[in-house]
Amino acid sequence: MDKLRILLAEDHRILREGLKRLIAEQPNMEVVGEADNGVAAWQQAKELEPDIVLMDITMPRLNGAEATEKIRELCPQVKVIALTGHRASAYLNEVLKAGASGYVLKQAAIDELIDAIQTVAKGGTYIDSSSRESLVNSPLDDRVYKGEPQGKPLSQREIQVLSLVANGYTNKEIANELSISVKTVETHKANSMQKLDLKSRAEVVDYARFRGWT
Amino acid sequence: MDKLRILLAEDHRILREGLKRLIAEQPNMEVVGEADNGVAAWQQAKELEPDIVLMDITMPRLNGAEATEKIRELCPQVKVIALTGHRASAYLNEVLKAGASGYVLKQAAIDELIDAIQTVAKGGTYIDSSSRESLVNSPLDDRVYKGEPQGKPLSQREIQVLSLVANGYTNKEIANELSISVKTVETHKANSMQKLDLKSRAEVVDYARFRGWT
DNA sequence: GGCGATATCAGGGTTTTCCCTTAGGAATGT
DNA sequence: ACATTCCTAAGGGAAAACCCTGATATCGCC
Repeated sequence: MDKLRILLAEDHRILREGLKRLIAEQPNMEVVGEADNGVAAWQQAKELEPDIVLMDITMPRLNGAEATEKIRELCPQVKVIALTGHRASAYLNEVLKAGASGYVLKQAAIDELIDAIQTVAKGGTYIDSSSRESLVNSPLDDRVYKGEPQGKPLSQREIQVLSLVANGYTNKEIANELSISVKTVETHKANSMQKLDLKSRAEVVDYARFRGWT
Repeated sequence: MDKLRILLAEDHRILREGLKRLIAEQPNMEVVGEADNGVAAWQQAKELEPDIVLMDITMPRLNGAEATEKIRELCPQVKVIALTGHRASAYLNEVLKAGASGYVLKQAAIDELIDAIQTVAKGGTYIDSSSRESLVNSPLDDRVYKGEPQGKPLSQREIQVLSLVANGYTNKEIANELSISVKTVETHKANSMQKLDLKSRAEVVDYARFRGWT
């Protein structure tokens, strides 16, 4: 029986080494490569063609979503599982759109991670339970709180931008992060603020806290 | 020969489990307890009286610095090593002031962590090399060379201003709020950011969360 | 096909922030 | 008395954000 071949993309070496031990304990899994930045991640993926890439979302050089997209493009048979410490992350949609097959929190139990790997290896999709929750509760879902007169729902992109604004990122930083122009960031920011009737950056921060984006 | 008894305080379960494996590989170390938040950390420390606490500085309920302070107060013989992914020396000063004996980055190699544990267990202090660098390179701190405490505490006014900045208020709003000029706000903001080695608004937000200002 | 929503980007003018330096008065410490 | 720190404030130029309008392409949908 062949072992599942796994590539670790994670810039924190200590966590990476720990993951290696954890995966080594599984009878049907092995770590075949490691990368400590986004560029190395897709290069390794191309070279090694692993079954699964365990990808930290926040990494130097190229973020997890971009690296995922690149990997899906270069070698579609390689599945990507995103790993993050942020609960209800605004990046969930981004990584799913980028082609990730799994989304696991660092707070999760090992079994959940192992589960995710098994599920994805079989061709399935694994989304962390608390993040699933956050997807359902997102303004995307127009059946939530239908009694309330609150305005139009935010688009995914708007949520991303607004959440980054709330976390103190400048327009320029957001533009780089999402690989779009500053002008587009301004538009998304203005539109989402108008939709939510938020009049200042402080109100954005407040709203973000309320929504659990922090 | 007795093994070094280690308590893991880390909210990311996956990293915690990984650390457990890594430490188990060392012949003279063992993990005697775990905590996934700051309050549990000092409670466990008090109950188990480990030799070393490996403490993530970003944790729920009570941050790493506060938990460290509490532990040092309750059981002074227990040494604390801070573990973090942040390079900013603001955190370093904070945890050292709180009584930590070590500071290790998650980006570091395992050997460095093991080194840190050994060194601290022998009564020494271990500071991550790149963080040491950042302290030495700080133009403010000529005291580092003299071995004096390097913490540049913020003044009350600076804390006020920086906290408002972190909460999304503009300079103008802060000026109105505190009945001072925008120029004064700019000065306080710049001075406090320099003291803490914070380079962007996002880092300010991050630090504010770390300090519980949010 | 047309409609609406989304996502992207631009121009142009105004306001604000950022970054640098300088500086005075008050309180505190040696 | 002198040094240091704190709070206050300002000038000036560069950069960025803010605010308006308008534009194009895509996609799902009736």
